[in-house]
Formats: sequence, C-alpha cells, structure tokens
Amino acid sequence: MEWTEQRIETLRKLWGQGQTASQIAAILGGITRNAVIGKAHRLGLTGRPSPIKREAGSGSTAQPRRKAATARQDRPERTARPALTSPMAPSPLGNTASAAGISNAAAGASQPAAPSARPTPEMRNKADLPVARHPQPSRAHGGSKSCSWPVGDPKQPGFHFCGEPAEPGRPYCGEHCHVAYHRKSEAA
DNA sequence: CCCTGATTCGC
DNA sequence: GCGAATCAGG
Repeated sequence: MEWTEQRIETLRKLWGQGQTASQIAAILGGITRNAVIGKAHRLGLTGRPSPIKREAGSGSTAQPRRKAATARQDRPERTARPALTSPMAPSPLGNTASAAGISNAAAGASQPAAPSARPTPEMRNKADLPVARHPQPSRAHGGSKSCSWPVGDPKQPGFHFCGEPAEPGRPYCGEHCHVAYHRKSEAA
C-alpha cells in the first residue's frame, strides 16, 4: 500500500475530523491502524485524544522491546477483529479523498463538534461511517437510494457515482456493496 | 476484555 | 519511510 497524496489527504482529514485510527484504517482499507498512526505521526499530526503518558525520559530500564519485527512471526495474528465488521463503507479506490471530501460536508453537519465522542464499542456496531452521501436526487427507482459508489477520479469532471439502486440499508448497490464491505484481503 | 493512541524498532 | 509489535491508559 502506497501513501498517495490522496490517501494522506484523507488520513489527515479523517484524523482531523476526530476519526479514530481504526476507522481511518478501515476506511482507507488495506492498512492497519498502526500504519495509520505511524503515518499520522510522520505527517506531524499526533495531537489527538491520547492522554497516555509513557515513561520516556526515565533513562533507566527502557522497555526492552523484543525484536518486534522478528517476534511478529511468532504470533501469526493477534485476534480476528471481532468488531469493526459492521456495515462499514471503506472506499477501495484511491479516491478515498473524494468520499471523505464529499462526506465532509455531511460529516461536518452531522458532527460539527464534540469530537470527544468516545467511539464506544456500541456505536461501532451501528456507527455509520462518513460515506459518500451527497444530495444527489438521482433516483432511478422510487424508494431505493442510489449507489454512492465513487466512480472515476473525484478531481475529474467525469467523476460520478454508480447510481444504481442501492441495497436496502446499504449505501451501495449489491455489487459495490460486496466490494465495499469486503474485508481487506486482496488489498495486499 | 475491549478499545484508544504513542512509542520504538526492524526492514 | 513504512509497518508491525509493544506499551500504557480508560
């Protein structure tokens, strides 16, 4: 996974919006929250809810971090993410910035403030990620919403959404929904 | 137990 | 620079 300008843009945006690393990672897709945090640090954004104070300047018994990179092979996997498997809408394309940008308006309106909202595991279950939901009266069918799957480049004039009838309760149509909700696997 | 971000380290 | 491991707090 390469950190493209757009991805970084999205990262910063989401991070600034108060989105948690896990969510950002999920939204961006193909990356772990660690990668997000790591990148965030490198980007210079690290001032978010984290009143954790670790003993750094102790100068004595420094945490003898075992060969992390090497030890990781010991543990195949911590544990399958139990949560986070909720109806998320991770944008698979690199135009995630579009989704974020577009949803930015909605997100901004929905969450104008109070970013201190602790993402309790409860909300995670039914939390609606800032999906690309813009006021598009494109209703090919009555009742069902149009698939908000970003097609093409958001910066391109030809950028458009799928537009197909989205599945009930899903922001995307069946096909795109399958991809959107698909966990990371081929991403690598 | 779950989650969160922060820090550190190996590649 | 990136990402994973680990740590530490709620």
